[in-house]
Amino acid sequence: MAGKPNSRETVLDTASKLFFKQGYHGTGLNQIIKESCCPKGSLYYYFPEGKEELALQCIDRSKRIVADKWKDVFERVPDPVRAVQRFIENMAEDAQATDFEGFIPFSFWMAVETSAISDSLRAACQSVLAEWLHIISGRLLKEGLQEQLATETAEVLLSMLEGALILAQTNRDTRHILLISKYAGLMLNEVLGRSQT
Amino acid sequence: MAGKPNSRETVLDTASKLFFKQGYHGTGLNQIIKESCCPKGSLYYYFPEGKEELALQCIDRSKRIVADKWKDVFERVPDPVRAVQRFIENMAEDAQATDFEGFIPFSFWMAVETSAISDSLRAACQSVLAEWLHIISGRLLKEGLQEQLATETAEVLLSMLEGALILAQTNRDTRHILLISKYAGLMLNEVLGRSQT
DNA sequence: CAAATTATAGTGATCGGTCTACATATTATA
DNA sequence: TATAATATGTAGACCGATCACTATAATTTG
Repeated sequence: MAGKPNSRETVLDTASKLFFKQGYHGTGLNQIIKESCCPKGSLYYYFPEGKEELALQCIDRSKRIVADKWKDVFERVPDPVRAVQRFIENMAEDAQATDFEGFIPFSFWMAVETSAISDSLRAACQSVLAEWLHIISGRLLKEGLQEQLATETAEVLLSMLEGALILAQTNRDTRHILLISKYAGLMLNEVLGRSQT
Repeated sequence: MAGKPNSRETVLDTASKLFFKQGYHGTGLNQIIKESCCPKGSLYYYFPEGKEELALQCIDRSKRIVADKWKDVFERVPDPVRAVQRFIENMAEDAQATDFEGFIPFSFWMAVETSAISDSLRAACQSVLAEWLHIISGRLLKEGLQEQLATETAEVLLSMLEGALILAQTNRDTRHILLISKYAGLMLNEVLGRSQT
C-alpha cells in the first residue's frame, strides 16, 4: 500500500487467478498481459525466465497465502475442530462470492498438470502440500495426538478438501465443500477422542 | 478383437492417456496423431468436430469404464466396505504399475480445466460424477442406509479419493491412496453402524 | 546522467483445423 | 461375373492464428 500498486504484484495476482482457473497451458501470456495491464516488456523484466518462472512464483505465493490462512484460523479459533471447519466454510464462501472463479489459491488441481511439465514446478507443488500438511498436523500434535496419527489425519483432511473442491468446481455447487466441513468435524472429534455432539 | 484393431479405439486410448496426464490444453492434436499413429485425416473423419468432440468422447468413455469397475467390484466383493477398499487398492496398484502416468481414467482433475472451456464439456464431467456417485450410494442404500446418508457418504468418499489422487500424483507416492482406503473403511464401518475391527 | 521500467514490433514454432488426393472396401447394375 | 458407383478410411500438405519469447527503443525515475 505504498501508494504505488506495484506492477509486479498485479501481474502475480492476475496470473494466479488465471492459472488456477484455466490451468497452465490454458493461460496465455497475452491474456495475463491484457488483464493485468502490464506490458510484455515489464513482464519479462520482472520474470526474465518467462512463463515457467511466473507460474513458479504464483505457486510459491499461494503456498504462503494459504499457510497464513491456516495459521490465522488456528490462532483465532482455539478449538482445532472448529478452526478447521471455519477454514473450510470460508473456502465455500469465497467460492460462492467469486462464482467459482476467484477462490484461488487453494484448489490444487493445477499441481497435477504442472507436475507433468518440469521438475522444478513439481518440486514447488510438493513443497506447498508439505507446508500445509505440516501446519495442520502441527496443530493436531499440540492437542496431544501422536505423530503418525496427526500426520495421517492431516493428510486425509487435505485429501477430502481438495477432492471436494474438484466436485464443487465441476458442479458449481458449494454443497460439496460444506459437506466436508461436517465430516471433517466428525473425523477430528473421533480422532481426538471426543464424544460426538 | 475382430482382428482389426479399430483405429478409432486406438485414438481414444491414446488421447485419453494424454488428456488425463497432461490436461486438455497441454495435449496437442499433433501429439495424439503421432503417438496413436493415426493420421490427421482419419482423426477428423472419426471426430469431425475436432479436439473438443474427441475430449468429450474420452470423458464419456472414462465414465463408462470406471462405472464398470465399480459395478464389478461390488459384484465380486459382497461386503461393501471391503469392496470400496478393494477398488481403492486397485487404483494404487495401477498408479504404481504405470508410474503415475497411465492410471487413467479415474483422476478427475481434468474436470476443472475442461469445465472452464465449454458448457458441453462441463456437462459431461458433471454427468460422470453423478453416475459414479449413483453407483456408490446405490450400493449403500442396499445396506439399509437412508437415502440422504447414503448420498452424503458416497460424496465424501469420492472427495477423499479424488483428493488423494491429487496428492499421490503430486508426490508420486501411492501412500496417500492407501491411506484413504484405510480411512474410508473406518468411515463406512461407522456409518453402517458396525463396531470397528 | 544512469538505472529502472515501459512499450512494441517482430521472431520462429506450434496450435487446431481445412483441404484435396488417394487407396481400399462394399454395393449396384449389366 | 465384370465393372461402375459409392462409401469408408488413409495420408499429409497447407492455412491463419496464436504461442512463448526476443530485441530494441522510448520513457520515467532517482
